[in-house]
Amino acid sequence: MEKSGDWEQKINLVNELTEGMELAKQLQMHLNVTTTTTASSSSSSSDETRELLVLRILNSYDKALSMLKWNGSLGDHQQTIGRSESPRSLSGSPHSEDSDLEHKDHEHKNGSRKRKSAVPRWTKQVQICPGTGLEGPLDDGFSWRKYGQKDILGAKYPRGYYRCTHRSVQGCLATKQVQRSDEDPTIFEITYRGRHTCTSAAAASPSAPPSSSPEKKPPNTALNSQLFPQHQQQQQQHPPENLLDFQTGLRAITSGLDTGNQLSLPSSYFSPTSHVEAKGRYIRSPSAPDNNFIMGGNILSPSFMPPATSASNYFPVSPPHEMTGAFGRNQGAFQGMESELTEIVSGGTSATPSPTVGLDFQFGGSDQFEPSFPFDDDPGFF
DNA sequence: GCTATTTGACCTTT
DNA sequence: AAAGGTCAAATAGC
Repeated sequence: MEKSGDWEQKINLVNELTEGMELAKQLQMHLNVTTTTTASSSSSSSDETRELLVLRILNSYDKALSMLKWNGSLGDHQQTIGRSESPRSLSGSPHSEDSDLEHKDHEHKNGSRKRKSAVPRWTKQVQICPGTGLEGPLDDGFSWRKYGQKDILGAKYPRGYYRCTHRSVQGCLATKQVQRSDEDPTIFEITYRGRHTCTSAAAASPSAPPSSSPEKKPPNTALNSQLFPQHQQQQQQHPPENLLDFQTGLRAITSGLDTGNQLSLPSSYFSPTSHVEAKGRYIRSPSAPDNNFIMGGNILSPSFMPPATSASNYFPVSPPHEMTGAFGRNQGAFQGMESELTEIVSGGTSATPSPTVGLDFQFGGSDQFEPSFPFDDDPGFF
């Protein structure tokens, strides 16, 4: 099995990892410097630098992971993270694009191949702190349109179904389900499926401050309306504040991952920019504008990109692959960094991180990459 | 008038 | 057969 090519791969892998380590060190230095020195100084520039470093690190690890995956086990390891508590079927419906493909894939193709572009799926639990006043959270920086709601057996609260606003226009297949925990009403379990292929996502990046994205304010968030009908309006009105609140008062717990990885919820999760759009589908949503994120959506979070630089800078918006790879698999690989990310997110202090981690990968034909993702899409493999 | 939300029915998956 | 997921018409709010 070891061919010269493999050897080269290994070398490349080592190089990537080494580079990642170096970058991490640099980042560490930057962090130390900034913390020790007065923040007042050139914080902005350092922030940028840090973010850039983070991106590079992530990218480096991403490459390494990709290599590993390609190299070795293409088929071997998959993760089963996604299905957390709900074993149900994420099946789709007649139109369900994602489920359709994937399911068939893994079901029919049996073990010989991996699922193709299975739709990544992962669940996050978001806890809302009542005291913060923000209760209807759930803005993750993307534009979502609610397309359904259903009472779930055994669940006290109904589950809401959302899909990317740009689905019709750009074919973005990202969807998410929001389920309020019956045990703890302050916790929402959000299951994301599919990645965002829409381009406007960048705008949605959490980093986008309210002021910067005055373009349009989300009329309302379906989630909010549904989950917190009373807060509906409040949210729309205070997008900015929400953001802050999120950072301080909310905490997200990624649970879908069986691996136990905990991801921090990107602040984007609640980003003010996101909003749900309804009925957009057949209506052409020309303006769809908003925010969507780039694909990453699915991934863990919408944004890992530096605020200053839009996602597009880092990843080509159109081709998912690129991004996909980039941070896609975050978790597994970056566990070490996890803590940092988590802090960032939960702490919400530093520059809004915009984790774009998720870039999923779904490239069309290669699915081999999903492995490290938190979501799993298909259980079928194991 | 337009857009978003709600809700019942239908379809798919388990 | 049951439950979940999606569609699509109706309704409400802006």
